[in-house]
Amino acid sequence: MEDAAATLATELDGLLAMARELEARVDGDQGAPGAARELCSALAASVDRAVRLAGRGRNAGARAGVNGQLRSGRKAAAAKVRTQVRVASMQDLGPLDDGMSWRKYGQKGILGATYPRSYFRCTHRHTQGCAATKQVQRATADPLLFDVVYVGAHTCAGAAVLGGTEQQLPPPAAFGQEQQSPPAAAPEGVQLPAEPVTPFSFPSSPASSWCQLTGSYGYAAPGGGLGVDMELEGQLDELFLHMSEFF
DNA sequence: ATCATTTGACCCCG
DNA sequence: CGGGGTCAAATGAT
Repeated sequence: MEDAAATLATELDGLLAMARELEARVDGDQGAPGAARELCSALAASVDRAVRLAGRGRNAGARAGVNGQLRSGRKAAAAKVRTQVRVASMQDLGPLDDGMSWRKYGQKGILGATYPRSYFRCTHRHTQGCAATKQVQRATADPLLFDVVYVGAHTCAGAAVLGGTEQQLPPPAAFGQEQQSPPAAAPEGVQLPAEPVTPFSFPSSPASSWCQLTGSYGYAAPGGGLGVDMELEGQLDELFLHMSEFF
């Protein structure tokens, strides 16, 4: 049990470090979009692992909400990590990849949403039993804002390097310019329907791309109708707080 | 030929 | 009953 705790601590430590770095980069210098994105991806992966690890032990995950909502029982299953990724232009869409291959297995239109939601699974699900899934959807009122939701944990090789003593980021992460190079290609295949949104011609202030971890109260659904279904994020936030307090 | 994406149908849960 | 998620067959790309 202590081993798990130690691993968790390591993960969270690295996570915190990355978060700090990311924040510093985004807040201070916007001249490193790729690095920021990479960091964001790594952060997401780490969060995934951390949450899963925490979920195993009924010490960090089992907690009541601030409102006293006890839902730790047997509801704990797959960790959901919601990540919002904003891209500058849909033509310069970078590869959203946390280090693993995704295979699209479905796409459905969501009520109230203008854009369909895409469902992805790990390519090695039948090969290595990787139960990781991912959902990508564009924001209703923002075609350049991608809402990515990671569900589950990776079991396939190359996804995570759980050492326990040595904390290192997965090198197989090929960032920068992968995924072929067909002009105008969505990160994961989320295409936008007939949307007359193509006025991209910013002078010389390409905000590039920047990631943002949605803690819990960072994004309010505009226009009303956006289903904000995030139960675990509260626990995640609390986890963060506890960790910060603990360390 | 093999593999990934596409697209509609099916199923499950609220 | 409906929305959301997954499956599975067909189709396209490599």
